[in-house]
Amino acid sequence: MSLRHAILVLLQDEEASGYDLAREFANSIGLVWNATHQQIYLELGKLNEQNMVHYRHVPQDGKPDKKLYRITDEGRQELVRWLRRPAAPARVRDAFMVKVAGGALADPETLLGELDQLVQQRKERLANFEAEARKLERQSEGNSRFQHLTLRRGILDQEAWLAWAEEVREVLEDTLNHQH
Amino acid sequence: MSLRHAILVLLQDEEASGYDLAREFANSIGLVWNATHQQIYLELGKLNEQNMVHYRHVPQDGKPDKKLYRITDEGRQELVRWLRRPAAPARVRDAFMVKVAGGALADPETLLGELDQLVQQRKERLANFEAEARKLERQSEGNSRFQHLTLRRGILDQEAWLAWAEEVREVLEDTLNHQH
DNA sequence: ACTGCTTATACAACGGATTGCGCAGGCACA
DNA sequence: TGTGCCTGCGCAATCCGTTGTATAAGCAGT
Repeated sequence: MSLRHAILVLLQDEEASGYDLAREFANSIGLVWNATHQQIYLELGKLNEQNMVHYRHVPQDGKPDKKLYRITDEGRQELVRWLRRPAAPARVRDAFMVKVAGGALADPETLLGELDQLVQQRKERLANFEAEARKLERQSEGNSRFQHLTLRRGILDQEAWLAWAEEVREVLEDTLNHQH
Repeated sequence: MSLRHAILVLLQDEEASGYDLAREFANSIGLVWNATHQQIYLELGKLNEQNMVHYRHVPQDGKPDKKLYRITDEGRQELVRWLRRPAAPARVRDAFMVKVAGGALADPETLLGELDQLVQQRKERLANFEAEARKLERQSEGNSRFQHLTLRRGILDQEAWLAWAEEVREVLEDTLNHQH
């Protein structure tokens, strides 16, 4: 139960709309904590009721109006309390990995195809993270060092995954050759 | 929705009780797909109703009786169908990482303490995986190559995390020194 | 003109997942 | 003797999360 805290962390530096937050969850933080916009809007509603965040209504033309949320003192206090408590253990849910574990039953061609797609995606993400990291390295204010760490995690993660993918490819291609 | 498939994958090689599965979810596969015993028992019940698995009742003395589950042909067919379909995207939920992202607010000492604990845990896990991998390398039957890949993923993942942890430590210690 | 993407918010329904509780006996340690 | 941990199974309540649907307007491409 701490989508709320992830949201509060993001609101620490900037005022943002639900939509803004959804985009951030799809990128940097998304590697480590994911949420859909419905969840985010719901949670923002609750956080607002509990006075952890406040928002101001911003009319726009051309685009729909938006609500810009900012963290309150109460929200910041809650964040600090949470930071002090030990974190919940990390959870992962990677269906492709489960597939590889059960790989003996699968046909290697299909898995190889899927592997290629995933490699492609991960490479793109890696490039994004690296670009963002370079941006951050130029400007160095306040907690940019911590944001940089977030990106470093993403980078190391993608690299590790890609290295693993090459090992998987070898095994799959080998299985393929032995079948024919 | 595929805890069911993770279970079927595990039952591919061996007959197992709910308790056995729970332990496996806590270890090797657990890195990539986690589930509590309640979930597992529930899912085993459903899988049994749908004839994807069958079980035999094994009385024990000293210990409570157990149910040893095995996969059926229907279960194997369902697994193969699932393996053909594209996998759901990987999801991660790492609270400690969120903490680091919001690190500017936290006091570095507490985070450093937590970091040490996590490093300890990860190192232990790494040692376990490496030991298991060495075991598997000696004996090489059927799908042991795929099991080996599972372990390799675990190993690469821990290594990447530990490398990242060192970067985090540097930043945290630096923040600490600038405060005093 | 039509399709699809982007910005923006939100409700409703369902199913998946966690948390809490309960039972049951054995073994180890203080 | 008490405490806590391990083996084993399971129900109930609640909460989290996903999917589907809705509205609304602009902009880009075919």
